[in-house]
Amino acid sequence: MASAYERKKEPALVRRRLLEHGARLCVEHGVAGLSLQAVADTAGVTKGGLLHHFPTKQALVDAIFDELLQSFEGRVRQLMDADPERFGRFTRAYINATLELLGGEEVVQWSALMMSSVTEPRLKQRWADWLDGQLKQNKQTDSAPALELARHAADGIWLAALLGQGAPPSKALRQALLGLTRKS
Amino acid sequence: MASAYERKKEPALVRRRLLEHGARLCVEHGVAGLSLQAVADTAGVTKGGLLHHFPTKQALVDAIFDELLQSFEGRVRQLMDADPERFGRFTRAYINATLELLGGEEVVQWSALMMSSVTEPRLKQRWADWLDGQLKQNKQTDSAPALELARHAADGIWLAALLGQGAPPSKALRQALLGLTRKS
DNA sequence: CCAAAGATACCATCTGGTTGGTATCTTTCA
DNA sequence: TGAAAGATACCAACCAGATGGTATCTTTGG
Repeated sequence: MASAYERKKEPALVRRRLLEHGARLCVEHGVAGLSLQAVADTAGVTKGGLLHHFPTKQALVDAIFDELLQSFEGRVRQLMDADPERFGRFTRAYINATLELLGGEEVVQWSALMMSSVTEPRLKQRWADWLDGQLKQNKQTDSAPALELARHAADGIWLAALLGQGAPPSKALRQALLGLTRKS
Repeated sequence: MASAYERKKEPALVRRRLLEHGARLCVEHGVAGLSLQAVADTAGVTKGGLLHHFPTKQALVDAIFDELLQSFEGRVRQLMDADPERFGRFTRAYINATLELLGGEEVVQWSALMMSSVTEPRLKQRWADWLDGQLKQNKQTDSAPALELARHAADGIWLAALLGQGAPPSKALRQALLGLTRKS
């Protein structure tokens, strides 16, 4: 066991729970339909407690988005480092990271945030900036039209997985996609 | 002029205005954040008037979705009829109809509804059913893996256009996409 | 003791929806 | 034809409940 001594307050853990449940509820009701009360309840804290950690609703949403973006970027970097081929390195990492998302738990969080980005200019801008920065950083290896198309296709697959509730993308599709990222 | 007699009530026109402004507001605040009051105000009707045409918020949202889906299906059919080549006919029409959307006014309506579909199971199901039906209907001509990939790419381009606010897709990208839909 | 963590109580505002009423349009029928 | 009858379109006021946020209090950890 972790400890015989039971701490009564664990702010870091509470913070994590708030972020997790907040993200989950975003999926179910959308960011606009997200209620602080609901987040607090499901996280086992009162609204006052929630507002102690995140002084406004916007602060909570921003925190959720930041965490996801950071984790995604980390995974992309990791995949890029492990890829021996230069050409299309970022695109392959992007595709794989995106498709990986579909299997894991985080997908629900991402879906909510990306969808909300359409209606929330602040989030939209943040995502656009991130992608722009990545593309600029990797423009020598990842600016070919075929690669752009491949990235779009990955996004499309991801979107389809969210809309059609079942059936993860076939391996053949994934291979075809990655095939686009190699110099012919 | 149409008539010297001025009609004082034009329910059909009011209904249209409600749908249009409703769709627009969906984009700005999301379906969950859509307020009947706001729709009524921008459409120049009271909330009571709005609720006369659409007895619940759900009815309003459903009506918006239905109209869009119907118009999209009509455009797809039109494009299919004009396409002399059998193989990939539906996919090409789907791609072209989707990319056409990006230039027009309807794109804002679509974005809101599709995004909301992620969080609203009812809309999600409706879209899934529509696409499923179309694919089943055209399975002889449009079930090749390359076509599936092409459709996903079109969706991804559409999504990117929504998230990154500017820069419509290049013609080269569009051509590359359509190239995928021809038998090699 | 004191600052951080969290609970309780509260408020102004907005929500979707109902009600009761009035103005307008359409149909019926003499 | 035309007037009564009834349906449709719309409005203004209102309701109960939920919302984000504040102010204040208690508990805990150091």
